[in-house]
Amino acid sequence: MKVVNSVAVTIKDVARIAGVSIATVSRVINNTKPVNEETRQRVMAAMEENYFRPNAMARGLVKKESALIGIVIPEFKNTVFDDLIDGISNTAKFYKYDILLCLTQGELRNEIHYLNLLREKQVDGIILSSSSLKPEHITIIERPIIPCILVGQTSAVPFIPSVHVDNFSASYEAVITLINKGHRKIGMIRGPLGDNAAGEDRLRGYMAAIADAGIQLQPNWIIPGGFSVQEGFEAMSLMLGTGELPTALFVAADRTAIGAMNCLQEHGYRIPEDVSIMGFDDIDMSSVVRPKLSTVQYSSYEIGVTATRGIMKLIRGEGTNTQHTVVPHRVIIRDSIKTVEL
Amino acid sequence: MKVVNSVAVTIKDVARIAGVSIATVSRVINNTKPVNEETRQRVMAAMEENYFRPNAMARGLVKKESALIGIVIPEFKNTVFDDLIDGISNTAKFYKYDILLCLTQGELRNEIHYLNLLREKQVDGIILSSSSLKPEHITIIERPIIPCILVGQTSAVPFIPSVHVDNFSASYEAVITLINKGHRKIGMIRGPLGDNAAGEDRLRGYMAAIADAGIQLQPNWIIPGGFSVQEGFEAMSLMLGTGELPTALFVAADRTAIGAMNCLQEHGYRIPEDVSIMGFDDIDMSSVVRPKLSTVQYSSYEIGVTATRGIMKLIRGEGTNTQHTVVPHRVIIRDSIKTVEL
DNA sequence: CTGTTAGCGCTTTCAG
DNA sequence: CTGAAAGCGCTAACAG
Repeated sequence: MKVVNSVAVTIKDVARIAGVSIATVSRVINNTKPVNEETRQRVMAAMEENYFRPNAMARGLVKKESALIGIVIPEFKNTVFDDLIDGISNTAKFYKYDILLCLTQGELRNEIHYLNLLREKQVDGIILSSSSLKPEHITIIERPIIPCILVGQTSAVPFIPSVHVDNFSASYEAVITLINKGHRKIGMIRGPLGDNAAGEDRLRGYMAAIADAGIQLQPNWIIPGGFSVQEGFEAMSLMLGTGELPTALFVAADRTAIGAMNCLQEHGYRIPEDVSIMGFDDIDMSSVVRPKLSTVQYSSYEIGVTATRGIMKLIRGEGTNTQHTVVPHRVIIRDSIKTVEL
Repeated sequence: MKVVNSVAVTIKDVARIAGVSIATVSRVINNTKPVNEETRQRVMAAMEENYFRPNAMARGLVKKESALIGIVIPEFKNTVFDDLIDGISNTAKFYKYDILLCLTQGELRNEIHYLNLLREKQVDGIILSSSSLKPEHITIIERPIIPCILVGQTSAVPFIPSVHVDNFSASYEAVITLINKGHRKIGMIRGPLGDNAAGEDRLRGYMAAIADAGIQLQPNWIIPGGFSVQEGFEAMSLMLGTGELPTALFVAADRTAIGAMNCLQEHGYRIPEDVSIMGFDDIDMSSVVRPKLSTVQYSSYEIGVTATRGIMKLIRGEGTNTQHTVVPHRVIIRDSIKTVEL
């Protein structure tokens, strides 16, 4: 006994076919109350034979939960996000949650658009990657409040925890590494202004290390960059036009660093003989390019996992007391750095 | 006059506040029937002041549509998927659709799991990237039928259209290019068995080109590879252990090609002087590595856009008569290929 | 152990 | 132009 094929079979159909009430069907679906074994079998059979699948919207409507978490990220070109999503996806799957993906190109307008949309779709939680939290974000998230975790940088909002690498310390250590290798002329290609992590924290780490080593800061050795290979290339071109080159360069993102390396090489400079390069992120490409790029390593995958676990706690009202979770990092020395004789 | 902040405001609240019926509120939300301008203003005000957002689950339940499309892909490590998603995301946004993302690691079990889940979530359509369509997939998709488009390879199922590059012809042309450059000893690192596109079609293209050029096929020059840099490295190591090397190598995926290049270089071989390399995909990395990789270029972004448009047509019952859409490709010669004197 | 019933928030006839 | 009411598919009391 089957049902027509053109329209989805509902709990009602199953009930009729199995000769029970819809409540009973609901009980066997959710295992929520004891059901006579023989009845259960009959219901199960009816469900399988008719390819019954519960309607998540109907269920969600009454249970007031969607088993959906929203992810708001700028893009994928930066492979850091690939790992992040991967971590989120795997963890979410474990909790039987699904992912609603929103790509914003880093534009506030899009972020707001998607945040509103996620609200409408009734997601149970949101993992947000934004270059900086603005009042516009908060307004949407707080009424009524929806569990939200910021990834990639520190959040200053009380009810929005964050998961990120310690951008300041990591950058500090990266530059100190360069200093310990004998470098004194150290430039930086920093991230875009307005990006708290790559633009601000990493720059501050660089400046602190320079200062602590008693080195005079050279403002014209700090060049703005972005996140792409192309922007790295351009930033480097810019620096090449301004006179004396530093002996080492700290670049706020690996892709940018690789672009800078390409630019240097095309202009006949050798790495690391003429210029040493230190990146940040340890993306796949970094150990593939030649020379292999030295960089700051951390796990975006782990950020994804941690953020997702945090969201689950928030959803279950277990409230993360750990407002900010910092994932470990380490400086990796590969072939792009040489030691300078002092 | 506002409503408590701890729970979402509903159409009912808005109606009460604006002093109208919920039907009227619904009408102004959806612009579905004329409403007195003054009334409309009052309703709009009530909605804005109370941050009203329609509940998509409730709406979806009655309208029997979710404004959601599901994407099922293996992973992101292959940056081809980044562009794909990007294309899908942008196009979906245009149609006011959202994306439910499912990562399968290429495992059939996961694909089935997610396909079922997407069904439950009532997605209006599915964009699927699977190494090959199996009966298990079909069963889920066909009862009742849900709009689905396969990306990356040809579909043999009547009600599942596909969008992809012509893997056979593109590979054929790539190898012919090598032949035209004077190469006669041409090996291949192919994709994994069971992958129709990279594993089968691209291999057939290679073999056809070899055959058409009257070259004797050397089975031991065809090595299995995967999609990762690592697998390319290993495949190349394998080939290095088997005696004479071909003068040119066609590799079914750029990442694999890059791994192979690294392996060759580490063993002291020069590219392209000792071995010429031709890849497939034209990922970002390909023009970043040195030597720049020659490859087959096509737009995954365009595949995403086309597939999404197709899904929208399917959803609207406009039925795509174009069962298979092929996106253009072209062979790009960069620095990894040298011309052999005949 | 099982059935009846009241909604979840919204759209959509059907009257008025 | 507007309101009342039915119902989308499902869960969760509440009786029995």
